[in-house]
Amino acid sequence: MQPPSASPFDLETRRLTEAKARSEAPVSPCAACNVRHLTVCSALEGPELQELASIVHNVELEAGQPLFDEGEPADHVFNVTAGCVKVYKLLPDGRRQVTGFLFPGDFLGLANQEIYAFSAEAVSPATLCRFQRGKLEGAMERYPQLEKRLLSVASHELAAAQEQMLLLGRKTAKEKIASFLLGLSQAAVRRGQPKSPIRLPMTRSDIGDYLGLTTETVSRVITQLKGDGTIALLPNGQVELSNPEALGELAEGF
Amino acid sequence: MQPPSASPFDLETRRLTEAKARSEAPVSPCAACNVRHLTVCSALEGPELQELASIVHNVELEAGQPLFDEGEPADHVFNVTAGCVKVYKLLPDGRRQVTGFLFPGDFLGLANQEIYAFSAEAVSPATLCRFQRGKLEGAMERYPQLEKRLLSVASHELAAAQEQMLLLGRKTAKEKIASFLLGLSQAAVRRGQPKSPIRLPMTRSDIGDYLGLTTETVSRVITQLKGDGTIALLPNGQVELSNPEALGELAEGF
DNA sequence: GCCCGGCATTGATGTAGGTCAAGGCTTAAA
DNA sequence: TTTAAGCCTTGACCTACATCAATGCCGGGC
Repeated sequence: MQPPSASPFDLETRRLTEAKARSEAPVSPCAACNVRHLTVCSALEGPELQELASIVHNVELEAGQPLFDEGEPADHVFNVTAGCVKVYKLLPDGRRQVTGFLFPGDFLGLANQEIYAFSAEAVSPATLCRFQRGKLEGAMERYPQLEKRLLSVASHELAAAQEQMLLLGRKTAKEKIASFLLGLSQAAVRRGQPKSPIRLPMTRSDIGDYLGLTTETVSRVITQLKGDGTIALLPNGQVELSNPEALGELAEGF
Repeated sequence: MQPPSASPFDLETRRLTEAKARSEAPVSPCAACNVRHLTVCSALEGPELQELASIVHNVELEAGQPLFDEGEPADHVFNVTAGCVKVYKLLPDGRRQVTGFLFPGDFLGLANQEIYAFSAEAVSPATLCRFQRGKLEGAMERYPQLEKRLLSVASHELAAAQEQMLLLGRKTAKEKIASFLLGLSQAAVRRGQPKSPIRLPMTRSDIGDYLGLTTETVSRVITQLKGDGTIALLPNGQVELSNPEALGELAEGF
């Protein structure tokens, strides 16, 4: 329940350290949470928040570390508080579809089935708040505004999922990449970061698996957009959206 | 709030007639609803159900008739009670992604934004229950089990959306068609219908727009599966799943 | 029963993006 | 500073599916 969404990525290490320090302190962590305003937790205040804090556990993941796998008993739900987590499904032969990248403030584990319908793994070093599903459900029982908030989150995710289906089914590679970059930029803005440059903590292969493309195609299209002057690649995997208007038109398929 | 999910399609006309008759009767329609056990409405009983009935309106659509368009104010939510409705998004140049086909019992309009994020249109003659969003929200306020039920519906839809992303992003044309046919069959079973033969009330073009394929490819793959002996085409747009096991293996990508 | 319009099928051909195969960077450890 | 391990990029080639173009079929109106 700790770290900030804050500024670019060079601060990541410092933030993780701060997170650790804070999680060892006995004070109610949720009240001090830097991303609470972005999360479902913002539905609660004061003593209710205190109660929420009493059932939360902190989880820290290194880059590449799995959080859970599809098919496991879905005992917990999570809130990302720092870093980036990817969520994906696999076919038996290894083909992979990344269904989302999660950033600080994002809720993870919505799916009131007994088992997880997807796998989750850290893309960059990440921290999350973990709740036992049953305890959270108990809290929802007592605080309907929490349930309402969760329904709102689910609705938005559903709308995003439909947008992604449009992308996967009907957009060209170039349109997909443009949509992806703009989407990351908009998500960054929601977290209070600048809309450009954005960070790409995930690999080309992750991006490809998110957009229904191969690594090579992702790479080629990025090179092409760079050639266009639409984007520029900066060190540390940052991308400057030099011409967001052009990117927008591309994304919408004009 | 009327007609049944019932048997194949030759009964459609009769059912629509029954629906009309019933909607003119003054008795609480919800209590008599044949698909209530499939819907969010099943969360309510007795007087609560009566209250629900007092805010519901019946909508009848002919095949091809639009229910609402993306971007319109989202004033209502719906429950499909008979027939088939498709939900889709468009790109400016007309490319279309069908994000779902809805059957009796399915809820439509989840998306607590002010405007619809997608369009909806009848595929076959259809009837729906219409609720004013505000009134339903009021009912949710009073009956938390209704909200809980809606959250459950949203969670399941989210899981289905992720499955569809896997399909769109990573499956071959043959795998897509196999998954689609099996999915329709499973949906029919949920409605108490036989798992085979299934009805395809939608056109090849609708199917293509749902699976990220063209009409021609859909047609070719269906011809191929027919040649395989995996399926058989019956009159009236019915499809017999002659070899569901083979279809299942195809769908999972083995 | 015949005609018509929309859908479905089938064939020929084109192409976006996949596959295979080298290199080239970048980061990090030694 | 060198080395190594992953990524990323680039090029040559290939293929699944799209596109373009007839033709066939079926159900509804007359």
